Amino acid sequence: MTDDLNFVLKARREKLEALKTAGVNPFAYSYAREHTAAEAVTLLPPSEVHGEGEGPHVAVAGRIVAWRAHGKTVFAHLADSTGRIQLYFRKDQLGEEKFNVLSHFDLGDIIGVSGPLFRTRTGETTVRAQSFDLLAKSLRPLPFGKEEIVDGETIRHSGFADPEQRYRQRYADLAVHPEVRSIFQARSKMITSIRSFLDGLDYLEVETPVLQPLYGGAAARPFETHHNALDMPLFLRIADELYLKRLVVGGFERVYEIGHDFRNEGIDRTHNPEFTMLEFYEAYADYEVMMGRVEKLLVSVADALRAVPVIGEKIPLLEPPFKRIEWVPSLNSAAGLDVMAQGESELRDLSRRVGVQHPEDLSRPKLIDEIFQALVESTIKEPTFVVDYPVELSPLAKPKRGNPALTERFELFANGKEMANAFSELNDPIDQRARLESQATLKAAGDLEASGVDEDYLRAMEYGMPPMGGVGIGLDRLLMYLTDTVNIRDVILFPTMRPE
RNA sequence: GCGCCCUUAGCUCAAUUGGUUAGAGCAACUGACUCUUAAUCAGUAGGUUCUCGGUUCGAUUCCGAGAGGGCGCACCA
Repeated sequence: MTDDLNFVLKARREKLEALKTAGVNPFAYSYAREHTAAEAVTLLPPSEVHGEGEGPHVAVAGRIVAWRAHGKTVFAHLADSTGRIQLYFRKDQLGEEKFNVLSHFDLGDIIGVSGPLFRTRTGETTVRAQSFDLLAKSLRPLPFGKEEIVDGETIRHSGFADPEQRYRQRYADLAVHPEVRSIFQARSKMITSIRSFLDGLDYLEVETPVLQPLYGGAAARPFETHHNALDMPLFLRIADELYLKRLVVGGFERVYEIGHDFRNEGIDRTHNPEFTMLEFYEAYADYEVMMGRVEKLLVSVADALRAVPVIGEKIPLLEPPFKRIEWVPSLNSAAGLDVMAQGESELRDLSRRVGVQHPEDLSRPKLIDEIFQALVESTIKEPTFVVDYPVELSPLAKPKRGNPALTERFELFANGKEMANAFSELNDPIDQRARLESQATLKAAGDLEASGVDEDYLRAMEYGMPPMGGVGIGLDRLLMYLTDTVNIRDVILFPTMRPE
């Protein structure tokens, strides 16, 4: 759509001028709304039948979403955040002057209406308009589809279907699609229930830097920016981890942060360059304790979302305890051989058999991980903890007690997707320095996802870092799982797009 | 990043093998209509067919390049 005024936009500007000429302010300052649409609908007693008197007086406000003019009467529907209610305007009740103002109203205008409720012949609760105010004139037509209800199912005709325009103009998408609003109401409920769960365990919510002089805590390419006054590069964080663990050193024994991480990577239906991450760390807990926390957290989130209209029906029933499988035995049993004992060439043969692309380009740890993804992860449907990862796949986790080839790490999978990643966190500064230095070597050799040595973080750890469990959960993906959504853009209000 | 597909009126979609003036529904505009609900009826108007270039007597259609988007694969959460 261009910004040039086409005939549709011109017609609305002309109505705007006509309203001003008639003494109507097309953009009001406020409205004394007394009822939401949903409240108003419940106020008319069911005993009130068509033709018998009138119910209580209401004052509602919202957007005009349907308009049916019949000469000297008009039926319309008004929608607000709670639902819709029908309006009825009569020329003989409003007078000619006020009734004529209605001819300058359009779908999309925001109005306030007051009058008594009554029931129409077809049984619908309706406001008999005694007075009405224009609150905001709509100068650009919203892409409303017409709706009809057949056998209880809403069928929408000629709606707003172009996915590109729906993402770019989310305001219009939300305005015409109540079910899209439901997704984001569910998102808000999810965040609230997470806070309430962790606060209830005496966790402290904190905010750590988004702009960081060094990035770390994950393997990813960062966004880089520059601070003018300091004349230095800064990176947008790829994870919260290292700052949260500094806080545990400082004596905050249970901390969490909900915030955006930024990764300079491709965009597809499960990746947005900025995404919402929950991380929480608990001193004196190990990964066993954290598994219990994750279980209870997810159950409480799912319960909270079940109360959201429409969306609630989709929420899967989560029944703890979740299944637990060990990484190495589950892989060996799926492959039918001892995978960790295989040589390079046997591993590459196995990779090809299970469908891994370009196994020749992959390092040994990466190969094994790919085989695991193909044979085990992708088959997991019910929420399942995979525990005890090989140390070569888990540079940030403490070695497993009694088996230093493994680490105390778990990931939670459901529907073949990773939902959470957690460790007994490494708190040995000497071991940590060695691991960071090997990362720095990889970075110097050109690995774009490797991080550098964070001396300040090591200093913090040297003061003494209590043992702790830590968990990271990607909240966009959690919401996708809970609401059965396949595209991450459908759970992010304003997903990253190229400029129009 | 690679492959396949899409882009036509404000919205949803048509248009035969490359052929006259690119059609329809909704929305808009004019008129009729005092219980309608995809309101109905009559009429009117609305187009740089994503952009640029090429082939052709003639391009929405065929070819090339570009832009934006969707899906799949790879990487990542």
